[in-house]
Order: sequence, then structure tokens, then C-alpha cells
Amino acid sequence: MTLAIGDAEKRLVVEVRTHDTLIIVGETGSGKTTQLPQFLFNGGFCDGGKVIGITQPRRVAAVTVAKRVAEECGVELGQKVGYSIRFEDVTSRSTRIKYMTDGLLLREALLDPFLSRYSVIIVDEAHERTVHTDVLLGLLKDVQRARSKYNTTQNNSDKVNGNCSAISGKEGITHSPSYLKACQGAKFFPLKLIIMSASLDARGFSAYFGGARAVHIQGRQYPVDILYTYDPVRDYLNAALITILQIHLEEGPGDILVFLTGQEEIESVERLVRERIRHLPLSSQNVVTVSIYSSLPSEQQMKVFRPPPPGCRKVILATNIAETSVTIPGIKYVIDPGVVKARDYSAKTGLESLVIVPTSKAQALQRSGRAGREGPGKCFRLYPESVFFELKDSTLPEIKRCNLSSIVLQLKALGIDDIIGFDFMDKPDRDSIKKSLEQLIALGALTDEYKLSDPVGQQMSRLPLDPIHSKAIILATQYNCLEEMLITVSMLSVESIFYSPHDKLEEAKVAWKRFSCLEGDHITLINVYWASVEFIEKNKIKDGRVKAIEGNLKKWCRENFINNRSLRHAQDVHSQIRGHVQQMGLTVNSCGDDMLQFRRCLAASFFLNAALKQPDGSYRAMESGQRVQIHPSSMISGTKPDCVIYNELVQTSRPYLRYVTRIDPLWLPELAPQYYAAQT
DNA sequence: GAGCACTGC
Repeated sequence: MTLAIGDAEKRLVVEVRTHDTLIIVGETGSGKTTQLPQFLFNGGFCDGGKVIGITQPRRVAAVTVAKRVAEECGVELGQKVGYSIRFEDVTSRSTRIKYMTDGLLLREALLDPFLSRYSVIIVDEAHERTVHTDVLLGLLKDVQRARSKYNTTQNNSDKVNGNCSAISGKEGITHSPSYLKACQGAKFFPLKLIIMSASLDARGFSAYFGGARAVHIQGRQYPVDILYTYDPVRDYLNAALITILQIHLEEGPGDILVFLTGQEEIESVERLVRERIRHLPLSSQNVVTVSIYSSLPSEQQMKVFRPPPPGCRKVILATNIAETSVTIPGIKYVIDPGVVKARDYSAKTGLESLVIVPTSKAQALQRSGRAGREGPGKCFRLYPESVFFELKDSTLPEIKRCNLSSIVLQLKALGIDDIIGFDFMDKPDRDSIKKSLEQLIALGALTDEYKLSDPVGQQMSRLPLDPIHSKAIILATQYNCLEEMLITVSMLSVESIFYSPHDKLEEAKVAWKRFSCLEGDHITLINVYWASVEFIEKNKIKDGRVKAIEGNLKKWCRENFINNRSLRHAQDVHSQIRGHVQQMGLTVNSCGDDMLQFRRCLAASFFLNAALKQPDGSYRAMESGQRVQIHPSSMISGTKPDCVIYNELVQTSRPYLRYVTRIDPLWLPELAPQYYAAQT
């Protein structure tokens, strides 16, 4: 069935009433995200104080959509319509339409396993198949099944008899999982599930939900002409350069969006374009280039949204960030080289890598769509059409290519003990699950029987962090350095704190020197944090206005080549985690200048991430045996200590250790005997 | 002596 959203209100409400699960396929611009929740509200789905929840993979989307719907409803944001994302809860008791990130709903499930406030949950952008979306889908399936068991409206078939016994599996596949058992005769209304996807794979979702009904909603996209090359290109950067110039000289007005794989490519193409433009006739030099990628400080990101000077064409060089996360106005031409830098994970070696690979068909479609938002457009794919047909339909779901430790820990905390048997839409590799179980046992989060341990596992699962980071936090009190560890973990869990533009690298290094510590990068991060705190405190005395302090901090960040957005994010994480540990009753103590305590604590918690120097000067990662190098960006890459712990091991051009600190090799058997006793 | 895409709790 295909509908246009404008005249579909009644039909959609009936569809939701008559089907427990509905798949909605809507192209971009169909209005499904903003309209459907309002239809359901008007259709009575919030009667009795029930809530409609809509999940988004990204924070910005949750916020902007909520704002728009509040406006359309003519209500104040946070009242009838609100949103909830990490660090920001703009909802109230009267909120009935609630937008949120899917990760946040997963956290909510830890507190309320039946998600009992929600009458409808809409999972938006499900086609993106993020880890959070995938786990959520499996969970919602269970919750829906369990809630229909304890239904308040049809209580004759399955009477809840008032005790807490698990539901038996005698009804075969329709049984509810034992972790969802209602206590004291608790009763629920049924849960309606709506899965919204932008692409062609409705069948996959439909099959996963037992043949659920699918409805199509028409989009409002302008046509985009797709052009291919005749032959494969050898050098896509050069091909992109030529295409930019060609469009500029031969096509009508309109801005150009070029998809590249990373900062380096963007910087080099930007140089080349500027160079070539200077050699054009003066009348054709009306081009400005701007670039955008995630690690670029936000003031510079903002430049892509500025309209070009009159009569000028804007060329935007972007990474994947422009595919879904940001929408730039004025784009008429898209250049798509057909490649993307993607993270991959091998469960066998536990090695993460970051490699340039071909895009999927869905991704190519998404990219070309960026040319048709305001009018008809053109997309230049820098490969032959035959290559397009050979591309994979869609990108491999993230859950099949990432480390699962934190997901497994979260599922365990939800009471889901059989991870391998959990009903994932795409099952992660068995090896991958096994590996994460082993890691969680080594960290003491799980018992030898694979049960969540008490209190370590329970405490770890409450922290929204990587399990190793959680472990470090929980151990830190014993080493008298919880304050230092809170800062370290906060700084490690945000995107790169250090901003290094290619052309000012030397200048940046000089600036970073004043923070650097020869013992390692973890302490360097602490130094950056303290320096920023000190700067803020000084400014508070001079001029107490918040705006002035923010402005000065931005300047301080610029001067020190620190990413302001990342630093603020780290401050947010810091205060959130601090709140959690205080709730747990841990003492926030500090080791002062005695960093030996701190490094011993790092060894005791990061022991899985230890590496030993080899005679040839390279390192051997102790867990995997992998030969690695310390990343050149590390402050101690020159000193080469005998033994280090690292934050992550990622293969780019070679396998590198990032964020490294020197430890004494004897600490490992002393502080992690369960893991190192036999090996040393 | 080389350089990490994107997102989330």
C-alpha cells in the first residue's frame, strides 16, 4: 500500500490499531517522522497518560524534530512534545510525544524493563542498522510479546496469577523470555511497534517481525540525474578535481558537494582546487571551497552553511558527515567517488581497522539524494554503471563489525543471559560474542558461569562507558585516584581532543608541549583538563559572565589546538559519571602529584591492553600477539618505554596503539594475577 | 616518522 502522508491520517491510525507491528517505508521528505506521532496522538494512543516514543540514531535529529513538532502543535517544547538525549532531558509529566535517541531508550529499559509508559514505540531510521537500533529491535520484540501476555484488556486467556514465576516456554516460539516476568499481578496495555525505514529493505524488517504489514509513504524529492564514467578511474581524487572544474565551467548555477573519505583527502583536494582556480580566466574564478568533517572545530564547520558571495559557486568537500548528519542548503551537484572510510572488526584477532572500501547501493542513493532537496539536481558517480550494479545492496549492520563487550554487558544487566540465543535481526559472529564474554570475565564483570557479578558487574553496567573504562573507574578509589581516573576516562571517551590541521602541525605541537607528560598520554589528557579548568576559574574571577567565559575558552582552545566541542563534551561526561559514582557510594579521592598510584591503577584495569617492546623497537600486544607501533601522535612515541598500556589498537596504514602510558611490566602479574600469573 | 569515517549511553 502506498500513501501520501497528507491524506493518510485515518488510514494510518486504522493500520496501527489493527496491527501490533507495522513497517513504514518512507522516502526522505515524506513527513513520516513529524506527522505520524501527531496522528496517533489525535487517534487516542496517549489516552490515560500513555506516551508515544520515537527513537532516532542521532541526537541532533531527536532535538530538531521535537522542536518542529512542538511548533506545529503550537505547544511549548517539553510539555506535550519533548525530547530526551544524553545530558539533556526536555520532557515533563505532561509529555506525550517523546523523541529520543535509541541508545537512551536502551538505558531506560534497564530501569523499566517493560517500558511500561509507552503505548507506541516508533523506531525511526531503522535502515541505518546502528548497534543500538539492532539491540533495541530485539528487545522491543520481547517486550511486546511479554506485554501482550499481561494484557489488561484481554485477561481471560492468560490470567496472571499474581506471583513472579517465569512464563514457561510450552507455547513454542510465542513464549516470553524469562527475564520479563511481571510481579504481583502487574498488568500492561499492549505495545504497538512501528519500524520506519527509508530504503528498499522492508522485507527484511517484515520477516523479522513475523511477516508484519508494510506501508509505503510517498516522498517529496526532486529528480536527480545520475551520470557515470565510461571507464573505471584510477585516481578518484584527480577525477573529483576534474569534475569539480567541469561542472563549474559547463553547468548552471548551484553548489557542489563532494564526498571524500577523510581529513587528509579533503585538505589535499582543497589545495588542488584553489590552485587550479587561480589559473582560470578571471571571470571564472568565482568559486569558494569549504570543508566539513567531524573532527573539525565547530566554528569552522559552520562555514559550510554560509551562503557564498553573490555570483559565486560554493564547493563543499565533505566526509560521510554530509550523508545524513548535516544537511547543507543550496546543493545542486553531487560528486560521489564511490568510496568510504569504514571501521571494521575482526573477532578472530580482536583487531579494529579503518579502511577505505566501496560504498553500498543504499549509500550511493543517499548521497545522490543530497542533490535533489531544493530542485532537480545531478549526481556524478566517478565509476561506471556496471560497477554500481556490483555494489552490495546495503552496508553490513554495525553489530557485525564491532566489539560487543559493552552491548553484551548491557544485555546481561537487562537479565538476558543467553546472548547467543538472543533474537538479533542479524546475529553477530559467535566468535565475536565469545570474545566479549571472555573479556568481561577477565575484567570481573561476569562470573565463570557467565552471570553478572555483584557488585563489580552491576556497577560496571550502570556506567555508560566502555567496560575497560568502567573497570578503571570502579578500581580507582582503591588506588586513591578516582578524581584523576574520572577525568582520564571522560577525555578518552570523546572524539579527538587535539585538533591537528595539516598546515599548522608544527605550531600545534609546540602548543601541546606545555601539557605533555613523558609518562604517557593519559596524564597529558589530565593536564589539558586541569589547564582548562584553571583557565575557566581565573576568568570567573576577572569577569563572571558565562558568555564571556565561553568566548575566552574558545579562544584558549584555538590557541592550544584543542577541540572546544570535544573538551566541553568531556566535561559533560565527567559530571555525568561523577554523579553515577557518587550514587554508588564510591569516594572521589585524588592522588595529587603521586602519579605512580594512577599508573598502577591503569595497569590494574587496562591489563588486557598491554604491549611489550621487542628487540627491533616495535611492540607486541600481549593479548593478541599482534606486532604494533605506538601512534606517532602519541607524546611518548619517541621515548619507547619497555612496557605500555594503551587505550585502543587500530589498524590504519599499519597497526597502531593510540593513547599510551608507560608502566612497569612487573605490575601486570602483581595487579592482574588472574590473567598474567601463568604467562610470565 | 606518520596521520581516524560516523554515531551513541
